[in-house]
Amino acid sequence: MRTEPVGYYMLKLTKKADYGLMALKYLAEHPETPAQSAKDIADAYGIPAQLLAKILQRLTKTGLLRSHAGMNGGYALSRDARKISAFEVIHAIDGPLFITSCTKGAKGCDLTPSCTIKEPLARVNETIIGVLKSISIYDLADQESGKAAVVGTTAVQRLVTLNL
Amino acid sequence: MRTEPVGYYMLKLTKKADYGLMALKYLAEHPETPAQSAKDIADAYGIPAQLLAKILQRLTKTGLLRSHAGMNGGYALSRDARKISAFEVIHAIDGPLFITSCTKGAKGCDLTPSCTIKEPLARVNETIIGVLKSISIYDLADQESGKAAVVGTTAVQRLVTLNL
DNA sequence: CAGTATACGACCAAATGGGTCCGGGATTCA
DNA sequence: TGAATCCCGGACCCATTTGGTCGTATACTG
Ligand code: FES
Ligand code: FES
Repeated sequence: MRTEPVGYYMLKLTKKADYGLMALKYLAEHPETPAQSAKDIADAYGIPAQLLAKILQRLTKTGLLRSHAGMNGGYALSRDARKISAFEVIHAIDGPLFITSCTKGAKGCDLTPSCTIKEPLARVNETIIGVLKSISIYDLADQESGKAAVVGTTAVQRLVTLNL
Repeated sequence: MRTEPVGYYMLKLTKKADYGLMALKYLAEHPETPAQSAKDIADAYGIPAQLLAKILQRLTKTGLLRSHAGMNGGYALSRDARKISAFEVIHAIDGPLFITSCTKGAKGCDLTPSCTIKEPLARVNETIIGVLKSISIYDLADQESGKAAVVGTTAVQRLVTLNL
């Protein structure tokens, strides 16, 4: 649990979701081109092409992307980058998220009745989802040189003020 | 990834952290007794005793609990339940949390330089941590019959209004 | 038809997580 | 002094989840 490699874990989104966000951001930053192939995007970031391909396929199936086979084909955002939230991306790739190990939706865990912690934590979960929903791909893409504070009226800005 | 078992995952805290929170809540609800043994708490919730033991040991090492060996020994909160945040508990058990798969603290992942997503997500992470910090063990414990709305000025209350 | 790209399922290896076992040390009480 | 409790902590195990590969089928372009 703490074998002293480094130490991070917890609340982390999967690498796949990370890759997905990176790809969407990339697409948002290249609106001029009609489509970008999976390989192009993968090469741009140095991530495994085949893996990214499957991720993009999933994003296509959920309607966030539109794909086009054949030469000069590839993927393109299905709508404005401002209208795609980080939540949608993560949800599409990693599935519905819930902060407690056991969900209440279906079967839950065996000791669900005795666990009284779950309920209040659900509220935390809602908050997190709300934050993720308030961030759009556009927000991730536009800050040019990493100067995050300049953004203006985007959700990222809202986040800072919200941060207690 | 979506083999259609049910679907939850993501952003979930580990069961160990869940157990830890449950135990702390339990202790907060029994202030009269000087100490509760690991086994007692484990039995109360039906969770594996040996596992909970190790969790409590860790919480002790980080200073959230005080332990006492020997007969009628056990664990007790080291300070007021109001002064112990959910964040501290989770952090103690699961280690430092970071939303991206790769931390920036130590080595990070190999493609850290090319990944531009990480930075904005770090802000989301800060927000989440803030929320977790604003919740105390006391908040988890006191709402008697699950009527969360009654709480008053606690952090849980704040959360609801905060939730956008 | 040749070439490029997506679609998708099977498969695999490593990491993580939940959980157990067991041999110590304290501490209390008879 | 010892027996009964109880904490401490490392070694280990197993199931699941991840990250990642491969191969093949399909679709589109020219
Ligand atoms: S809900 Fe399963 S342990 Fe809390
Ligand atoms: S930081 Fe490693 S992939 Fe984004």
